[in-house]
Amino acid sequence: MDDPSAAPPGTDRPLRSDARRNREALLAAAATAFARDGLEAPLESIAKTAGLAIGTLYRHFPTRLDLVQAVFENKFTAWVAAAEEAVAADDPWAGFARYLEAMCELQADDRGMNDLASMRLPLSDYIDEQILHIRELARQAMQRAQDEGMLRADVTPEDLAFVIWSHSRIAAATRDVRPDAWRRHLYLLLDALRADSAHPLPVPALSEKELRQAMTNLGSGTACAE
Amino acid sequence: MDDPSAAPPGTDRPLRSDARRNREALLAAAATAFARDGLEAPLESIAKTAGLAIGTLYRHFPTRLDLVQAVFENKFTAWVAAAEEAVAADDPWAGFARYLEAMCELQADDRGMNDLASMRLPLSDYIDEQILHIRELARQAMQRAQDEGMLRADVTPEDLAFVIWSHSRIAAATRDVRPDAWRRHLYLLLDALRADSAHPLPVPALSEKELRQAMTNLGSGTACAE
DNA sequence: AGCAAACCTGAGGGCAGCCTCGACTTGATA
DNA sequence: TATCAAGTCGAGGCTGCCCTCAGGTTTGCT
Repeated sequence: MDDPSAAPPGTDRPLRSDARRNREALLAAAATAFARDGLEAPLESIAKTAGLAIGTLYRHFPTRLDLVQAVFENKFTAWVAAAEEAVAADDPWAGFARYLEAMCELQADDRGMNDLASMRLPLSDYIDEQILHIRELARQAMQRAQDEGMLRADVTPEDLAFVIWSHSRIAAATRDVRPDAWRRHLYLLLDALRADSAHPLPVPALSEKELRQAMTNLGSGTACAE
Repeated sequence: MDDPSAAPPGTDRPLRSDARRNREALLAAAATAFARDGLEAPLESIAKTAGLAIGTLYRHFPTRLDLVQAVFENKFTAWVAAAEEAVAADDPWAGFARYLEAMCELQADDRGMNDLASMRLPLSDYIDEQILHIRELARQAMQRAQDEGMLRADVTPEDLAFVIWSHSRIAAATRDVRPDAWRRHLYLLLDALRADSAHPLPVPALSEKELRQAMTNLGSGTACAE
């Protein structure tokens, strides 16, 4: 899974053994907490869960965002993989639909992932790259499904934000009651996206810029320094 | 001797003039704050906006819920009216669709209304009645549209929660960027609800009980005594 | 004018979460 | 084994919000 040796070249000297152990404990506790409570889970309770003092958490992760970053750094691979499958699928529509379902699964299982997907946070370049990559793949998957005539022609990649946002709320509401209820909503939405059910839409899609702004607005609850 | 304003037990005696004025100021400030920031807007800032001390707010409205109740008591009439129009419409599908749009409009204009619609709060009997009334009307409107064959047969009144929930997040995200962007999502969803675009749904609708629970879960952020 | 009840005020005590900092431990290295 | 930088600890200050209450003010009434 994770390489215990320091990842970035040059910058960091190796951690002391106890420090490395503690760092792992913090990451594990944070992963659990973020998954259950979202990215705003109290840091003090994360430290306590890890059996450490709050000061230690801050030593390892000076800001909440540093911790978020470290926890989710490697969790994007599944998302990228899903997007790659979509583009590679024989059946473009099926590939696209399967991609949306996989994406929603990732978010349904992890409130933190959900938060991450629905709002723009100032994260590491590495994660930003992955997100850009995912976007490009999704764009291609949509294009293929549109060329084939299955996906309605009047939706744009920015409209995928609707899927993410609506899923985020529905998953939050139903998680404890019927963990798979969101699938019903997603399948409804898929019916809406089929070309043969298309009726004119009343307003144009969000522009890329508007989308970015919208995601930033959502994130105003969480910290965002820098 | 017998003044009609003399306090009969059970009903509250009339407010002193300054108290009535202050009460109005509080309601106005609260309406603005709830609309802009949702039901969790800080009470202290509401009092300050009204030009009053926090203690005065608490005198008039001992709990946040009392204030919420008073602010929204009469704002449900528009919602009820929209539902009634739906049932009375000549064209059942058009009536139903128009109802959803009106409902979303109400929520898009007021974050507080949005919160109220998407989570179950312990409010006054009067409001509860109105909500029940709305539900019954919505059920009828759906039934009519289904009988007519326009609304797909496999959706239930509980599925309307999906509309509310997804709208709530999308409206929140786009409010400041493109206040009408939610219309695009709603029209997509309407396409999903048309009978002629129906494909099988993977999981059954929420039961009434599950729905109630789900709305309660969402509300855990806000206070809910009793 | 004088009075009592109704009303208003805002300082203050709680609580939860954030974050810092100086005193204390501990692992690695010579 | 001695040394000390690296690491850990947690009390405590800060903020924002909640809510209360003792004391001062206003209103309506006679």
